[in-house]
Amino acid sequence: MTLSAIAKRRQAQLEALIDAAEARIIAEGVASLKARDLASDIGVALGGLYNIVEDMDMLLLKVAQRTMERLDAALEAGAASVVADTPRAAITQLVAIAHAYYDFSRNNLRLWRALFEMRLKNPDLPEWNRQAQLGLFRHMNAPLAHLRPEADEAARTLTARTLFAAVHGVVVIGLEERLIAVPAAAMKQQIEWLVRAACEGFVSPA
Amino acid sequence: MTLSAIAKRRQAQLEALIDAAEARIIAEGVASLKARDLASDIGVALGGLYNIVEDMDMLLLKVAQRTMERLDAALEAGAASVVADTPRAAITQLVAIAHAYYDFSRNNLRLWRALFEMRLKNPDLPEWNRQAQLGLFRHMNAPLAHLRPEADEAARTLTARTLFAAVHGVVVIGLEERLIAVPAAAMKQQIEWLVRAACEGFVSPA
DNA sequence: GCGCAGTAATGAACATTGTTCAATATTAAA
DNA sequence: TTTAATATTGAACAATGTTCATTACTGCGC
Repeated sequence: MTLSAIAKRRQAQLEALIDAAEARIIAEGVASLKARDLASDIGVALGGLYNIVEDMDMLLLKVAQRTMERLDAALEAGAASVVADTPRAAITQLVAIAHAYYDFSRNNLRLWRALFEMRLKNPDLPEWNRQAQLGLFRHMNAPLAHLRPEADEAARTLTARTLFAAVHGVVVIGLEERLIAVPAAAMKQQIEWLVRAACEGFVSPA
Repeated sequence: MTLSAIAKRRQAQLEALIDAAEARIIAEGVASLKARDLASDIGVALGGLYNIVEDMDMLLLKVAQRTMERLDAALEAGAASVVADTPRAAITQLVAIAHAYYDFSRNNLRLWRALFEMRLKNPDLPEWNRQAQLGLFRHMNAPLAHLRPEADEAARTLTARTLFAAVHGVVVIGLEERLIAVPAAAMKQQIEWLVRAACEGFVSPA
């Protein structure tokens, strides 16, 4: 077997492992991921897992990376659904992004939750994970630049973070069915209200 | 020993146990709470823990209850620091409540995090815990009633939830030092901007 | 083809934890 | 003081991530 064939095999094993982990998270939530289950899922002995990933935390991080890539694409699509040629349209675009975030979370509930429920032994996230997280804010740059052309880069970044965080909070609490389940339509209304209200002050009076 | 003396002893043990758990959470975070450590902290055999609480989850819930009581008091104090006799003052009061939430979270970081990082085996929260969580929203009722006297109870409750959730999200992301640490002053500014912007639309134009 | 060096896979063993429960100790009442 | 009820103990168990000595395999030089 050539060297690259070995590497390919490893890659295939890794992908099978991530697939299996995703499937189990979707089916039962991240808390019930078991090393032994995964090993049996992909037809490998228990110890073999540690030839594919260094430990369970790394596997969770790889699953998270995939989820964030899909989330990123969803936010991109949300942004692309609106042409932001005026300040008001920029706000509508921000609403679309926020709605895309909510929809993604609702439709990928367990994978999305896994992003936050990971309790890693080592609290320092690898750089690629940090970058993926920070990258999620970038979709708001363009509309915010329309809305606040006078603000510098740092101010816009901070605004983007705060707006994203606010929407995130509403989504988190809204999908926390342990308290009160709010219907999706009401959630979307609330999100739209929040984003519009937050941005209203940026648009110069007509 | 009389019956009430026995009950008192149990109560004292329970309080010592909760104290010990709090201290360990403050010192090392909720993830490193160990049954054996706690048993030794309060001078009881390992198995003795299960005469005091039914399991670790229940202990965590009791710690959470205490934390929520203190948070509730902090929000109350924040609200009381402003007299809301006008709509504008009502907004200022909401800002004070939001700032109180941020300050509490920052000053009780690990206990506050423990509220969300608890991963209970049984996902159904006991009723007293649900009530404590829902009760946190009540501080916003009075100022929101000032701002939206026309809205009915349900609408106000939903607004309160959304506003609280938005602030919560900003605080969560802001205190997540795994990404970028935002200075406290900037955080407070962002929170104030968010709350004021969200409420601006409610106050009738002068 | 054949044997060999190096690599990969295996699964038994280990470490850590929460939880249980039979055995022991304690205590209040008679 | 005896006794029955209760409380406490800690050894044992179960679940789970991780390690590592052993085994199996695989490509390469002869």
